[in-house]
Order: sequence, then C-alpha cells, then structure tokens
Amino acid sequence: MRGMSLRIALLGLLTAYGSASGYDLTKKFERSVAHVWQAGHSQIYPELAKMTADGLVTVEAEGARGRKIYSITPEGRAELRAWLVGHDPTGPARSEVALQAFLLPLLDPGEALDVLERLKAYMEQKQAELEALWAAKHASPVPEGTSGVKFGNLALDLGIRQTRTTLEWANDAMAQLERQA
Amino acid sequence: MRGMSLRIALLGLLTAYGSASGYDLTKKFERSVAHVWQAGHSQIYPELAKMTADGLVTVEAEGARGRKIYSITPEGRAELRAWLVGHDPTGPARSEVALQAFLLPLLDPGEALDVLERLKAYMEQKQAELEALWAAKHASPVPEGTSGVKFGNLALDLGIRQTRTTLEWANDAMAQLERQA
DNA sequence: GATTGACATGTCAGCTCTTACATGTCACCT
DNA sequence: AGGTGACATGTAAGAGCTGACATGTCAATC
Repeated sequence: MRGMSLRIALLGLLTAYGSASGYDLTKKFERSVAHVWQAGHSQIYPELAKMTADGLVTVEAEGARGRKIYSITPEGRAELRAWLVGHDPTGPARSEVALQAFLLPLLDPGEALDVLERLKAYMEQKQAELEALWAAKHASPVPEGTSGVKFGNLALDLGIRQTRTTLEWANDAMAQLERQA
Repeated sequence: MRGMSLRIALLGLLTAYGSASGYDLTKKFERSVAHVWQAGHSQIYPELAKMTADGLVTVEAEGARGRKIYSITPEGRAELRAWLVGHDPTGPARSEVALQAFLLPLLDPGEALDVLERLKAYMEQKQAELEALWAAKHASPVPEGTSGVKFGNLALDLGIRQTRTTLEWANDAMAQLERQA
C-alpha cells in the first residue's frame, strides 16, 4: 500500500465534486489541487482504468466525444476513508527549494543573494496566486462542501502560511548574508 | 535537464565534505540531508557510476573492502554552480500532508480531529529532532563550512520554521473544527 | 467550406525511485 | 574457531511520473 496518493486524490475529487470524466479530473488537478498534488492526463487516464478494474470507480455513462463519466463506488469510498483515517504522514521529504537552501553556502555571498532574490520573487508570485484563490473562495456564497468548511480551504490556508514562512526565511537569510558581506 | 537533484545533492556533499565513498554519501543522506532530500544506496551507487562516466566525479582511490573514494572534478563543480545559480525552483508540488489537509473536510469533524491530532504528534516529534540537530550544531565550534554560515544551517532553519508553521496550522484547524462540533 | 481551438482519450519511451535480493570484507567478541 | 555486526558495493523488478506522440469530435469563426 505505498504511494497511492494519486488514487486517493482522484477518489477525493469524485467524492467532493460528484461524478466526473477523466478530462474534468485533469482540469481539477490543474486548478484546485495543483498546490497540493500534481498529475497530468497521461497519468490520470490509466489510473482511472486500473481503479475501474479494482472496483473503486465505475463508468456511469458515456457522453459525447467519447466522454466517460466516472463515479465512486462504495468500495472506493471505503478506500478513501481508510486512507484518510489511517495514513501515516511519513511522506518522503523532497524539496528542491530546501535543497537549494542547503547548498547555498557553497556559493559566495553575492551569488547566494541573487539566488535568494529569485526565490523570493517566485514565492511572492505564488503567494499572490494563493491569496487571489482565497479571496475568490470567500467572495462566492458557499459553493460545495461536505461539512461547514469549504472544500480545499484548509489546504489553501496551509499553503498560504507555508509560502509566507518561506518568504520570511528568505528575508532573514538575505539579511544574514548581507551582514557578512 | 530535468530532475537531476540527486546528482546535485551528491555534488554538493562532495564539495562540502571533500571526497567520500558511496557508503559515506549514503550516510550523509541519512543524517545531514535527510530533511531536504532522500536517497538510498541503491540509487546512489548507480548514479555515481553515471556521474563518473559523465566526468563529474572521479574515483580518486580504492580502499579496503572495495571502498571507492570519489571526488568532484572541475566539470562537476561547474555543473553544481550552474544549477545553484540558474535553477528555477518550480519543483513539482507533492505533499501528502497537504493532500490530507485538502481532503479532511470529507470526514466528519470527530474523525478529522483525530487525524489532525496524529499529524500534530508527528510534527512535534519532527520539530524536536530538528531542534536537537540545531542545538548540536551550535554547541560544536565551527566544524565545516565554506562561508561563515555553517553548512546546512540555512536549510535546517527553514525546516524548523516550516514544521512550526504546520503545527500552528494544525492547532488552528482543530480549533475551527471544534467550534463546529 | 475550411480552419481553429476547446473537448476528449489514449499510448509509449525513458527516467526516477523503492524494495528486495545478493555478495563479500573486516574487526571484535566469546 | 565461530558468530555478530558494521562496512561496502552492487543488481533488478516494478511502481510512479514526465513529455511527447497520436487520434478523433464538436462548435464557432472566417
């Protein structure tokens, strides 16, 4: 039961937004889950086929242009619930930003400052995107959601906080490097 | 030039700590880089072989028990520097914790609280580990490092801040769920 | 009537990564 | 002399993922 996060993400989206096609789900990945997990259609289509074979989803209907509408089965719901409740969050730590941070002292301070400057710009842009998403969500009048919390908001909040933290770190690291130079 | 982070990490370690064997580098991964990037020996040995073929590292000497001592070449140094200075930090976003956060509203509040409680415990433990590392580094009298900043400290600082942020988020999310229940 | 572009689904080569298997050396303890 | 455990290097199957290739439908514009 390793690395089945793509499966879980798909089951989650099918639960939250109701039935959808592979195409729809690909769009959801681009738009709503992108800050949390990424997957392209070339990964999603085969996975849906496997999940159908495993009985976690079914093809509810076939629409125009070969469109296949998937929906989650009780087995799928059980699988999702079991993962959410039982999954140990020991995900492999792999962050390119952190790796860059780790290796930064190998550069001389001037170059390191440049790298941090670029990182800062990237993070600021990301922050703006996330905050725009936040604003958009809070403007609309409760669209979808299972409990009182709007779907995806907790994750969005986490993302915004983490971006802010990275930004603060970059600023402090720059100040530290400037003191040395 | 995609996903060459393992290469970069190895080049970085060879620069920072001088020449080392595959075994040594595996240990460094377990101990010093683990919070930033992960790799086992079965990934490291073949990669070192490829890097040798590409002229980025050389086998400096062969010691006892078949031990091979690698060191970085000028080409390797150039490659590392180019990556650090020129790399765009657009790493694929893939966080199991964030995915769990995203899907959390699919559970009822009681179960969601349990999940957050477990996450909090995990993060607290991680935080303790990182802070112990920090304390250990600040106790010893400047061991290795290229500039004035001790090697790996910037990354450690980032890790500690991010863990703290996740912890704060978990607490606030729990408070929010409790208000609903 | 033709082109454009969004819709829609798939496959495949090749890389990364994980897990497990496999082999052998050397120092130390009993 | 035998056993344990750290040292040390490798291979291989299979999953995960990326990027490119491939195919076709439908609606709207020119």
